[in-house]
Amino acid sequence: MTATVTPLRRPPSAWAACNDASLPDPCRDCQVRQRTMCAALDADEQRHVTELMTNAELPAHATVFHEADPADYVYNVTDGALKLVKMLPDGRQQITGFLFPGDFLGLAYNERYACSAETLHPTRLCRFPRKRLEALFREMPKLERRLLGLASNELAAAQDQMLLLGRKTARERLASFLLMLSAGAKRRGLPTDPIVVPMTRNEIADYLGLTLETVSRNFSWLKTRGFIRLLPAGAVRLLEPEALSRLADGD
Amino acid sequence: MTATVTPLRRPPSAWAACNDASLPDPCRDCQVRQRTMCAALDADEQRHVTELMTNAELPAHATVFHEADPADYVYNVTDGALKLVKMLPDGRQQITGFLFPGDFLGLAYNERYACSAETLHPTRLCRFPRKRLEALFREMPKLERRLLGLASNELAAAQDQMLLLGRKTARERLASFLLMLSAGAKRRGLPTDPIVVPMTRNEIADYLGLTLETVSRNFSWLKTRGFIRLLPAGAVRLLEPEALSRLADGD
DNA sequence: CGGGACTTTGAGCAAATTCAACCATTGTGG
DNA sequence: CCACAATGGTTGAATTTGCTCAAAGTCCCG
Repeated sequence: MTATVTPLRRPPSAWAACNDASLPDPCRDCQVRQRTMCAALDADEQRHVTELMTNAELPAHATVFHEADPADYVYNVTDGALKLVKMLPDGRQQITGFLFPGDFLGLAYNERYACSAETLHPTRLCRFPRKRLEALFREMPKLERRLLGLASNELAAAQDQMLLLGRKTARERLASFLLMLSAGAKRRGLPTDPIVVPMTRNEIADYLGLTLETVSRNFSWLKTRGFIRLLPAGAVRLLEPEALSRLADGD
Repeated sequence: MTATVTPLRRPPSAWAACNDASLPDPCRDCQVRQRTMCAALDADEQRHVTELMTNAELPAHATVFHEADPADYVYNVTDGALKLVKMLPDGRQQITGFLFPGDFLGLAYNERYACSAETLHPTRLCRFPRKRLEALFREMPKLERRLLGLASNELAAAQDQMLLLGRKTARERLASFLLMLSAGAKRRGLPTDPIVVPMTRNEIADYLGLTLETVSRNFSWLKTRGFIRLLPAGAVRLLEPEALSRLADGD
């Protein structure tokens, strides 16, 4: 147990600034630009936004921010996956959303974040100081327009989730979830059939308002009825998307 | 059964225009202005917004719009109460929100409304054509800023509701609901202790993801333990708000 | 004052949870 | 390289919470 003397006065931040002209523009070949708030920007506007941006790759199971922290930053996900988590004092938790490349992080706040954000995998993020980004809205109303549109979609998705949590059976919830992942993959231009399910049974349960055992049992049920096939590495083949869709709405 | 010949070519719309200079300005003594999107506007800007506004008083149990209708209008509630409803094909329904004077209606869309909106009581609404309102954003970015702020709050509230629906017990849900109503009344400058509960047990159930019997049983439980007292006309006295609050988070 | 809508309460039931055991995969250190 | 611990997943049995079905009871409102 030898104590290591660290020569650094401050621990190095994971977040690297992007306004160094000597470095290549990190937004230059951004793969997800068209699906982020940046899609609204022309080259010149993009430069202004990039100037106040920092980015980082966080390891798996890292916390980006905690529920009730001051909402000082907003983020774009460029690679990896995240979960948004709300906790009750006794430890029960609800995952309010999963985020993937191209998704925006930090719409639900009120001076303080409404939930925590944790990485599922190593994840790359672009970070923007919220106040300074909001200041840019004056010059770039398109940016604000875009965020309002994103918020609208989020709100519609939140209402779908309320219907799922309040009124669907366990089986309907899982079927809905698999279709939701498939639709998300489609939006992101990824294969929609053998979908990748990058979260544990426990995380799926915390998202669907169930226990991990109930989720597992229903995976088995879907499997034995021939609706899905479980492949290695958490991939799932949707054998009967039509039937699954009917199942999802309890029809 | 005598057929009545109606002399009208078109049925009279409930919605009255507000751009008639001969009429008194309907926004002149709006009681809820400070809590709506209009709070951001100066007198001159308000006039422009009022020009494209129509308003109406709808009777109880009227539908303002249906889920999946084209989202052509947005609304301000000036008086009364509404519910937002999502339905499953077999008739199960989830209420995703209740709206009261000062609330904005129509944030969650995606070309089409994400849910239906129905009045609980006779309700007065201001209606704005969405496209024309959005066109005004160019001249009045403050308006858009305000809506983004409202959407943020809605999103945070939606996440609270997901935690409630996914992870709270029936008792915790009802306690949370009563405190939510109390907090809403406070925001609106209304009495927070004998709160008015203007919805039926069935509507509360559809909001909390329960059955009406379970809601009723838990009202009784709270009553016999001395947490609340049920008064005439749907009023509820919160005798132990502190204890109720602890109950709401299962602590 | 009568009728319909809403509410309360009870009894039995079912879906999902809890508790528990076991299996599979992966990564680590001896 | 293999044993083994750790993590995650599956399955079973017992339990519980909330649901369904049913019967009264209450409150408005005309």
